[in-house]
Amino acid sequence: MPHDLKELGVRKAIMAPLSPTPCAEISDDELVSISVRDLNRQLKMRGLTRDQIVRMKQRRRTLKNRGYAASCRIKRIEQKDELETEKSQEWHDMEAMQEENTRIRDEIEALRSKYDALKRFAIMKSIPLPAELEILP
Amino acid sequence: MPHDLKELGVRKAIMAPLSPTPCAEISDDELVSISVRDLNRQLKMRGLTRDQIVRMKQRRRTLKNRGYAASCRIKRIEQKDELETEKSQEWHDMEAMQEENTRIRDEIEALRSKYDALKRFAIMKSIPLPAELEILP
DNA sequence: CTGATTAGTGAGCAG
DNA sequence: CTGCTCACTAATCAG
Repeated sequence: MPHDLKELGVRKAIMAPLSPTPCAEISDDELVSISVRDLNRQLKMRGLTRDQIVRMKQRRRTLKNRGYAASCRIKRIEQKDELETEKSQEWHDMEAMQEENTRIRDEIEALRSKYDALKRFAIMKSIPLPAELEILP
Repeated sequence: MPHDLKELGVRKAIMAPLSPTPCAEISDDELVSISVRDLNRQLKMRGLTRDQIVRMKQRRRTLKNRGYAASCRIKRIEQKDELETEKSQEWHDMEAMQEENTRIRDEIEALRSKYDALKRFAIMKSIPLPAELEILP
């Protein structure tokens, strides 16, 4: 059973900032969205130590991974929904075909009884039928 | 696409022990399998500080969680397999029904042409048919 | 490198 | 408390 009053999505809101020193100026949202090239430019522009740069890169990678994981989860439930939808569709098709099948069977039944009546009629009236018109059992 | 040469299962082998001080005597496997009651007995038997006990409890919970997560994943892929199997089964049923449908249609077709032949015969021989045996169009 | 997928981890719900 | 499921992280694979 799904959780009750947990609005879907990101846990970020209740998470501490990934880096205790987000370097100000650069939010997580920016960090994931700007290109590597631009990021490098920004990092050089401000004077950041090699260590800070490494940490920034890692923070970027982690944030990216967070997004990838989310996509992966979404994809999974979409695929599941797709399967269920297809199954349901097939079930409906099956039902329709079942109905048509029954309809056709009834049609055959009607033809057969008509045939039987004709057969009895022919026998009663002693009407000889050519072999290829012989009435089936 | 699934990963290449990664044997399924536990990453434990390459993981550092969950606790740096596994308290010796108690392996992870034991810790998850014994009951809470027995665990408490064991903890009291050896003289463990309150802090150690708390850590041990947490380690137990973590190990349990590891197992739950694994079950959860297995369950998910089983459900997916189940859906796919059902879908495939329905597809086969559908095909079989389709075939029978065609067979029945052919049967009707055969009956109809027989009927046509009879009709022509009746007309040719000028055999009057009772209304209820009138041959259908 | 980027993106996807996996096992493990903790939070939080349900029973 | 136990068990399950979610979002997240790190590792690892694929391209």
